[in-house]
Amino acid sequence: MTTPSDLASAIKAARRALKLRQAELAAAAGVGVRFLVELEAGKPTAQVGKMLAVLGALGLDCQLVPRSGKAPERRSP
Amino acid sequence: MTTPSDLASAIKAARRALKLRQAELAAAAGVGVRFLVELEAGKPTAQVGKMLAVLGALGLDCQLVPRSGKAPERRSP
DNA sequence: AGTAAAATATCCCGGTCGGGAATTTTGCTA
DNA sequence: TAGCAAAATTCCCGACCGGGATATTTTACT
Repeated sequence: MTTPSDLASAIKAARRALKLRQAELAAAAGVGVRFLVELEAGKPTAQVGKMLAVLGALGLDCQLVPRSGKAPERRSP
Repeated sequence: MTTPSDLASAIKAARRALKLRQAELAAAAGVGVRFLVELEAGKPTAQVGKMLAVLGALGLDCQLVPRSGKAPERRSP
């Protein structure tokens, strides 16, 4: 879960696993359908709070773990 | 990691553990200092992409895990 | 193949982000 | 304890993004 696209795929997969439609999940999470569409499309400018609300509605929780190759990514390596 | 505030504390703690200043982390992540300040303050409207960039600069990765009490949170239970 | 439902893109306004300077807070030392 | 230096937070303004409702395209099922 490193990029917005990764997050997007994971969310979409989780929603499908629960057999929820976008409108249903959006309503359950208290966000608009458009937001969910863009979130699942990997838009990097989605708001964190609403993203977490969606995860909550999916029954998911977010954990921070050290990276595999654990060297912090610098801006211009 | 359920609310923006949780995320905020975790990020702040991680930054301190690495003995990085806000300006340094912001530069490494390619975001503005003000963004980092607000992110660490738990602002729910921060953008996901930049938040992930910060995590990357901290050497952290985000994992989605089923919730403890795993029933999906509905909007108005 | 046809139709109905679902997913995606568009319109406009309010809100957020970025950069630099000033102000407050933190923490360290004499 | 007092005092200073570094760090963190706040402020202002221009440009771009998020949100609801509608229109259009894509998907799925009979």
